[in-house]
Amino acid sequence: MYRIGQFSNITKVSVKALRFYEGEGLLKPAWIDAVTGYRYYSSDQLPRVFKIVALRQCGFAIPEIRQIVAGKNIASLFISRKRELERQACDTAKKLASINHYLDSFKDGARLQYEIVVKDLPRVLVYSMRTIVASYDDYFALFPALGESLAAINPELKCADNPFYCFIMYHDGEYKERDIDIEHCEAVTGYGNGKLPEGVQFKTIERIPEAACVLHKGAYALLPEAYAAVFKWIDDNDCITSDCPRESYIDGIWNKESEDDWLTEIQVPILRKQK
Amino acid sequence: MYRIGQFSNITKVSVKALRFYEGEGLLKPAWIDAVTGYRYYSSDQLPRVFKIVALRQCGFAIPEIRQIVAGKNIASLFISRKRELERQACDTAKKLASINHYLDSFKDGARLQYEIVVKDLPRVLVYSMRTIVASYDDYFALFPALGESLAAINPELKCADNPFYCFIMYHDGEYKERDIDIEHCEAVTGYGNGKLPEGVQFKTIERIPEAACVLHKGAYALLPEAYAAVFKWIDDNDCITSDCPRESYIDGIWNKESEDDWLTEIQVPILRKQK
DNA sequence: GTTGACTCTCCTCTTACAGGAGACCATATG
DNA sequence: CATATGGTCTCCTGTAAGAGGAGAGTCAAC
Repeated sequence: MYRIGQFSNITKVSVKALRFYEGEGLLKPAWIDAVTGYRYYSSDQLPRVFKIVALRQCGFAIPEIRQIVAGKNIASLFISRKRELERQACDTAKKLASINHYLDSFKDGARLQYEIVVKDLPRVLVYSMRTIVASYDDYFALFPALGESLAAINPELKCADNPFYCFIMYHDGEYKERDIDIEHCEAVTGYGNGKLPEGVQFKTIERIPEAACVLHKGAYALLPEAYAAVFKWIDDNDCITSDCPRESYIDGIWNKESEDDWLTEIQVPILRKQK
Repeated sequence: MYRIGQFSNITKVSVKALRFYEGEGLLKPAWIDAVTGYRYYSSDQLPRVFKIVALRQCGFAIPEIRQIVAGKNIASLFISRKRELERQACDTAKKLASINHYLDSFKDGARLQYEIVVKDLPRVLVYSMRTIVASYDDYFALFPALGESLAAINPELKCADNPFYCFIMYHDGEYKERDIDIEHCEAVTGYGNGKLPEGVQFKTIERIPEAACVLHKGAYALLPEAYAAVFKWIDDNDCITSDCPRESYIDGIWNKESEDDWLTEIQVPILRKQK
C-alpha cells in the first residue's frame, strides 16, 4: 500500500489528478483510513491508472474514459475521437497558414494592414442589374439611378439599414480596367412586383459557406492593394477562388466627405484545397 | 449607428462576444445611451472588429490581441504564436497516431488490452550486474541471490518501497531465447562502499525523456504479446527504439501467489522520427 | 517533545464566451 | 392609449481538467 505521494511518484500522475480522478469515479483508492482520511493505493490499481493515462494521452475526455473503462461502445468512441482529432489538426493547419501569411507580409513593410477574415455569406435576395461598363467611372455614374428606380417601384423593399446591402459582383475571372462585366446588387426583403427597368431583375444569391474578406479603408484607387492582399492570403492558405468576388460599399461619398474614410469590403468565395 | 443586435448581424460576431470584448477593453461601442444603457456601434468600428476577428481566427488570445491592436511587439507575438501552433499540430498528430494504433488493433480482437503510456524515466542510481544467461529460467534462478548480496553489503541502500526499484535491461537489439545479454538492476539511494561480488557494480542510468511503456498482467510466458503490442505502437507512431528495453517487476512470486496477478512493466525508450 | 515532510478539505483561478433569469426599452398594432 | 413582441440590459452560473494555495491535521524520525 502506498500513500498518495508515493503512488504519484510511481505513476507520474499528480496528486491533484489522483484526487480528481477519485472525485470523477474513475479511480478509487484501495483503502481510505476512516480516521485520518488518508488515501492508500495498491499495485493492483496500476492497470487502471495505465488505462486512464493512455486514454488521456489520446485526448479522451473524462466522461469518455469512464465509458471506456466500463467497457462500453469502445470502437465508436475511438472513431469519433479520431474524427475530432482530424478536425483539430485541420483547424490548427488553417491557423498556421494564416499566421505564416502575415509573417510573410511583414517582410516588406512591418505593418499589419489588411487582415483577412473568413466568413459565411448568407443567402440573400437582391434587386440586380448585370452590365458591361467601359470603366469604373461609368459604373459610379450608373449607380445612383438604380437605387432610385428600385425606390420608385417598391419603396418598402429596401433594407438599407444594413451597411452591406449594396454590393457588386465581378463576373470576369481576372482583373480588367476596361469593359468590366459587373453585376450591381441591392439586398431586398422580398421580390417586388412593379415593372422592372431593362436588364434589371429580382434574384436569389445562394449562400457561400466560406469567403475570405478584407476591409479597405480609403479611396477606391487603392482597392487593388486590398485585392492583392486577399488573393495572396488565398494562395498562402491553400485555397482556390470558388465564385466571383464581391465588393460591398459600406461608407462612401453618400455619408463621408473625405475619401480617406470610405469603407469597402471585398469578399472572395473560397474552397479549401484537399491535401 | 447600429444597436448591438444589428451590429452582430453585420459583423457575424455574437452579441455576447461584443459585450465581452467591451469588458476586455478591446472594442468600446461608439456611444452608450446613459439612460437606457443601450450600446450603439458605428461603421467606423468595423476595421477594429475585423482586426479582432482575424486575430482570433489565427488563435490569438485576448491579451495578445490587446497588445497587437495597441501596436506592440507585433512580429515577436506572431512568431511565438506560430511556435505554439506548431507544437499543437505535433501534439494532435501524436494523439491521432495513437488512436489509429488502437483502432487498428481492434480489427483482430475487439478488446483494448495493452494500453501504451509515454513516460519520462528519471535518472536512477542502481546496483547492477550484467551477464549472459542461457535462458530465462537461469536468470530467475540467479535473481534472488543478487538482492541478498546487496542487502549483505549495504542494507540501508535498498529502496524497495518503490515497486519499480527492480528491473532488467536487455542489451540484445533483438529478441532471443538463448544466451540473452541481460543487465539486472536494483535502484539504490546511494553508492555503497562494501566489497562487491564479481561482475557487480554501482552505476548511474541517465534519464530517458520518452519511453513507451506497457503493463503486463499475468505469467511471464505471455510477455511476448506485450512486447509485440508496444513495438507495434512504436512503429504506428513513427518512433524508433532509442535504447535498450527494460522490464520492471512490480508484482511477482514474492508477493502474489497466482501467476495471473503478476505485474510487469515493459519500458522502451523512444525517439520521434522527424518528418 | 519537536521538527519537517505529507496529507486532508475547501476555496479560488484558468478561457472565451454561452445560457438563462428577471427587468427594462422600443416599436408596431389594435 | 394599452398591449404585444422582440430587443436589450445586468448579473449569475457553467464550461475542462486540474493547479495553486490556505489552514489544519498526521506521520516518522530525532
